[in-house]
Amino acid sequence: MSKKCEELWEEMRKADFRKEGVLNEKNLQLNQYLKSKYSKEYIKQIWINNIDNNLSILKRIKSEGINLFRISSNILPLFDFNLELRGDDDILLRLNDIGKFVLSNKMRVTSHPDQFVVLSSNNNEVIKNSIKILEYHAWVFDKIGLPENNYYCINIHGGTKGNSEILINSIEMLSSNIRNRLTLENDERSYNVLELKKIYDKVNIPICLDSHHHEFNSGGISFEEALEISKKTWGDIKPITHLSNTDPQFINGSFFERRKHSEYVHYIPIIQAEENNKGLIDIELEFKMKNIALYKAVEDFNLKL
DNA sequence: CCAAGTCAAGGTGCC
DNA sequence: GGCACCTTGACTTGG
Repeated sequence: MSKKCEELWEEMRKADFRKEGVLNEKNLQLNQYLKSKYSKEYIKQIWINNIDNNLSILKRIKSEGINLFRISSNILPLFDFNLELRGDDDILLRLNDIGKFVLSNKMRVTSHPDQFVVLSSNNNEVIKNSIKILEYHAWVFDKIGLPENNYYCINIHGGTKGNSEILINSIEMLSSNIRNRLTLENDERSYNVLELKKIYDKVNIPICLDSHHHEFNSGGISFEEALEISKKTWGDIKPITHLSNTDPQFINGSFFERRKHSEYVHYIPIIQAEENNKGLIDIELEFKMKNIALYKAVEDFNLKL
């Protein structure tokens, strides 16, 4: 590892690193909330802390030459239960500060709502809740001031296997501030790129190609073919691809072991690196060492940011 | 104080 | 049928 990575890693290990607000997002728990353990003011302070924290991370990575950032889904915990805070100027102005910074610095912000978003569920209540979670993400993007397009995407998975029809119906019900930002990512089990392409043909949702997932669920096509197909679904917007690796110690391991993300980048499909370096696609890294993994990949693979 | 357990939420498939 | 996994963990509880 290079000196720069060593230094950053050392910095991350320092106890006072957390206090600098770099990785200091706070969470709230529903059962604690229901037991009235949190005052309104406390929740507001958590929201403010998290917004400021996301902005400080944005400023930091910008100074390090990184322009792409996945904003935390946890930025406003217990969003559903705090309607009145959504009109609070202290919250709204801070969200807008993020937008001003992102847009003036030409950064790209995305989000990845968690696994509970299943628009293709057999259970209608699950779909309703999924839409609620998406509305929350879109609300945050709206208040930040991000335009309604896939450059600032809200990325989810297809959900329940074989339920493309339900997925399409749910997507058609979405409000435009969600739908115009939505992307669908191929996964290891339920929806591969070919299946997502069929959904794209119906409802025009771009495909976010994950090279690691494609290894598990390729539908019989090569990564190069999958990349060609997914790129064409993005129109004028620069496509986003995901990169993660199996940890080398688990190369011959069980499915679960192989699926786990490694700490650092060990390999990148050649075409993915080439197209990234030509500025044709973006790569979002999903590695345990996060931005440190990125700096190391820049050195190891001559990756351009 | 530290380690382990828990957390609102779904779906999957290995074991 | 239980469990881990997905996720840029954080907090609470038990010892």
